[in-house]
Amino acid sequence: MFNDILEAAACIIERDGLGGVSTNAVAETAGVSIGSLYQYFPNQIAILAELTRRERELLRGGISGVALKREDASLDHAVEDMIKAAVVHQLARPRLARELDFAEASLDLIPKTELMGDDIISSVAAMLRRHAYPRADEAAQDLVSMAKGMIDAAGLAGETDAAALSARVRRAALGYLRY
Amino acid sequence: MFNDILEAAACIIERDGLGGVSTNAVAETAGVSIGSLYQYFPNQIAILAELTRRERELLRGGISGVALKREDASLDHAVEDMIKAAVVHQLARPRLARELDFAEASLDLIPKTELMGDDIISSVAAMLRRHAYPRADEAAQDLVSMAKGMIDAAGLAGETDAAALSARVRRAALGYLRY
DNA sequence: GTCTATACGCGGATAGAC
DNA sequence: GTCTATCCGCGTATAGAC
Repeated sequence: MFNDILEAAACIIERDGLGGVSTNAVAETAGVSIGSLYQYFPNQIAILAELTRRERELLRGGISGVALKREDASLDHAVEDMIKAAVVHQLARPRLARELDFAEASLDLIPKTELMGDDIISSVAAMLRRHAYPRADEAAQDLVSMAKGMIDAAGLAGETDAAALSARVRRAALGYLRY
Repeated sequence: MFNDILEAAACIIERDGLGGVSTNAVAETAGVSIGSLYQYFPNQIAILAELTRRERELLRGGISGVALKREDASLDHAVEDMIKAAVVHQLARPRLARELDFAEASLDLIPKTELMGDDIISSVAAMLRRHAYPRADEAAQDLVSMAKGMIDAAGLAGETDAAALSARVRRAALGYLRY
């Protein structure tokens, strides 16, 4: 039920964007009444916040999983693996990912202490530091934002070839790090 | 008057994001009544569309101006100059740029034939082709999206040093092209 | 716990006076 | 051409029956 509501919101976002997310639409899509919806979530924002939290957790898990599995990997391989994880995740539901990113940044309704984006950047920064890369925090922000930009645009354009896209993001990322 | 309304909308977006843009708020901020507003714009969308068109025109002008002025420049220099133009433009009003980008992509309310984003990508692609760079269209999309991603994130984080940011975007772009 | 019905406010848009 | 006043629909949220 709880999950049905979240998935309904996700589907609406994929079809109509954030603007289509009304409590009525979510309830109807989820197959429950508006009254029931409010027994699971105190308000509309809470739905978006929880959805964002879950999606971000998936991405964060994939990325830090890669980082932990191969602590001995070279910097290039670590970056490559992280990019692959990000591409696969983001291409799975491109519009959803894009709209939620925007929601998080614009409607700052997710507790600031728990900012998800920072979490992922921190993982990347930690990886860079492990390889003694200078200015790790700055570089991590740049890597994440360039990758996000490229992947969002590719998803919006309808690209589906994760391998090809990963390779291109890799060129930008490794080029940035080496230059 | 026309311009007052557009500037009012821009200010509201900078302060409250797209969600704060109501016709009432725009009219009040512009110092006109709601009735007068509707003599200049047929509806709310038209305001956002025209604002987007103007902002995009500024960026497009800066970028293609650079491209035309120095047709003899090397690929690296051409890319560098375009990046500088983009960074300067986007850092001038970071949140406005970011929100309008999202509005254009999500609320597809700007005539599809006149898609502004494609226009800029085409300029970049033409420049790449002039230098015989392979897969120019794909590369142009990647360059624009990685730059947009990095600049948006930097603007959101409050960065203001255009030179430093340009240098970092340049690393990613040239790294991508050379790799 | 789930429903229906409804109160309430806000925002888009128009009418019509001046 | 600019204003005020207003209509109308939509969306949030709650009340209260079952």
